[in-house]
Amino acid sequence: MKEPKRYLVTSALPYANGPVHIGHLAGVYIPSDIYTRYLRLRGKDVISVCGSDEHGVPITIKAKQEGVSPQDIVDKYHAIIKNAFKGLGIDFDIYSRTSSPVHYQTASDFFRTLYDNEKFIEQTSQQYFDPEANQFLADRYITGTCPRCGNDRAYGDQCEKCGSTLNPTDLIDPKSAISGAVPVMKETKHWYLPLDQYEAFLRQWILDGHKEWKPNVYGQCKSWLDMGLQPRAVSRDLDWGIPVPVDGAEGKVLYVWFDAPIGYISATKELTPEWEKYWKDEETKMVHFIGKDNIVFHCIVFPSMLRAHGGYILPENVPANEFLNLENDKISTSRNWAVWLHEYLDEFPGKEDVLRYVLCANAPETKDNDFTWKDFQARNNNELVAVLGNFVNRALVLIQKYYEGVVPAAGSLTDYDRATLAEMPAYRKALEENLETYHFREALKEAMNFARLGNKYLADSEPWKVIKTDPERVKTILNVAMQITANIAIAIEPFMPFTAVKIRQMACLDGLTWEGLGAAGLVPAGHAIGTPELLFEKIEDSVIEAQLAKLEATRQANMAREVKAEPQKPLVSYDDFMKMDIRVAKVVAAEPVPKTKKLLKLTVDTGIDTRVIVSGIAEHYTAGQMVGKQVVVLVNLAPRDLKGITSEGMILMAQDASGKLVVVKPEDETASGSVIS
RNA sequence: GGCGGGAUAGCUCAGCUGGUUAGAGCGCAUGAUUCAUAAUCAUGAGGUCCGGGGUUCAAGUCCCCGUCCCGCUACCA
Repeated sequence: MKEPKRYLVTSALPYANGPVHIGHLAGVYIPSDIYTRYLRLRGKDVISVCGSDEHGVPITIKAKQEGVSPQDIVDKYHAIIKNAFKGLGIDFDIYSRTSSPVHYQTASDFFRTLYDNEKFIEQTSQQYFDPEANQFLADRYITGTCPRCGNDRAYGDQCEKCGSTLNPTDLIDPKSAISGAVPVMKETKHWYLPLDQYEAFLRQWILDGHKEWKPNVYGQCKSWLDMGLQPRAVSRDLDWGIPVPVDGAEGKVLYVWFDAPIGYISATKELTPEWEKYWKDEETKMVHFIGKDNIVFHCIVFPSMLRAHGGYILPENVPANEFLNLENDKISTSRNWAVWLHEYLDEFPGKEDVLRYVLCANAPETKDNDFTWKDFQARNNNELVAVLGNFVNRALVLIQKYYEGVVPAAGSLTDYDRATLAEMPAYRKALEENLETYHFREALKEAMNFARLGNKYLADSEPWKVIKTDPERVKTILNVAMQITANIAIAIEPFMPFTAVKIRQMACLDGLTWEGLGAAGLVPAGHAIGTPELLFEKIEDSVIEAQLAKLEATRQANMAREVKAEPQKPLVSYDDFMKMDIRVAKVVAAEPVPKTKKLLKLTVDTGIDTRVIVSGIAEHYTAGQMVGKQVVVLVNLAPRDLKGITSEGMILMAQDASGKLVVVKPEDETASGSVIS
């Protein structure tokens, strides 16, 4: 793309069922903010849009759990998220939300256009329906007993205890989470976007046209395209969301992944009446900042939607980051294993830039990275305090001390002065190149080089010594030091806007622009600076220990929760129990089921017969370990086909909280067929 | 099981289409310095570039076979 006329930067819409944590920041919002601020500083026409993603089933479930309405949930988290972003200086031009009226209208119109132009296919299918509540049930709205681990609070899409992915029809004894009624199967109609029809276009656009995309993004797209695309449903039976704008679609809403990316468009509409030039003019460069979990939506699905609609531009790049871990463990909202932005802002007032710095310096640009509090402390103390804060402080203090705060005029420059100043344009070039190619870690390092240069210059020039022998020379030295300081204020602005402002205020520097970066004459002789203050302060061990203790408390709480045994299930009668025919059996043969990770095909002698049982234990036992072992089998369980093999019965296993499976077997070898009661 | 990404100094990472003694920041050691938040500056020690084969005059870089980590996907009674 030749020099674009304008830029449109989007940042993944945070899902409004929880606050934002450092993983979101490092992956998406800090990079997008740095990029946007940089473009603004270059005087580009750029807008940055974001907003809360407020629809979808998890929000309705959370609302149910807390006994409030979905609107209450999204109002709560929208406010927290929006404030937290503002607190960290994540400077969107608009932070909207998908429950806004403009978005309803935009998403409806978008759907309607595709519908009218016959871009969808309609399909009917059988789905669970709650006769009492009179509505279809999303997968998450059906609870029942997990067929695998026996957890009686499994959801229709997943058992959270054993991690199994389920279909609603898999659940034993399914119940509606809304009314508790037993759901019935009923026919329902949905609309699908036939992604397969866009495969050729996507191949050409991405695989041929965007080889410059990051390896993780490009590779993931190629993987999907090579697997072959399937039609995807764009509607759901749910009462929370944007109604499908078609006659006879009562009780149906747009599927959340369909309406969420349209949120970028709606936000732009809310921001400016000129929104169309950002979305429909080929000379606009659109960039999506996202995490790696969103690659397929932003590179495959959303572009297909835009293409189906017609008239819209496509993203020029999608610089997705990997994930950030916290203290060697995966960040998890449900396990409360996170550093929450709103809490950080409370606990570390005035240290917004420290977090911005650390998360950028340690951003997961090429692979998953780890955030540790020790690293946070080290980067603050050894880099921000020692290098950046220290240089600015010593330069300003010296000017204050020797010249009462008035920048002295430079005399004739020595070769060394010139060589030092000549470094700066090269730093600028490297900084810009890295920013424009989304290498923010590297770019930050370049920005810090200005401060390193300053420290070296002062150490080599030794004004505190020279002042005794050649006071005239010191004027030149401190003039040069002041020029470097002004350059720092410009260079760090995209990364650390608060600090940049502090330097400007402290040194009374107005009118610095990016165009001046690298130049030597930014501050005229005679300019009066203010009183130097420290930009950063050291972070003591005790502060870090407190944060680690907080995490340790979370870990303990999580463990206590896991160790706690499941509550007892409802009572059953003796007759119920006697319906189950449980026998001792012996494994006579075992082999892994091809093309599966968890399945073993076991041939067992039940005493009654020799039969085949397929069991999901391959991650815990090898085939060899199972042969000859006595096991306990529920023999009158209805048969079921697994991977084309009919499984007749279930091997009883014990499972601990971590999901580890252990075979249950008789204490002493017993005859096969022995009845257990 | 299929696919994608990653593996380079103690830590976090650069290393473009293969080409002189593999680099940076932090940490560490030694020395210098004292304007500065014991901050700074210089020098140095640290690397079978995950393992094993191969192509080549030449491989961290290309090919093949493995191992480990992350993700997507299938499967999960």
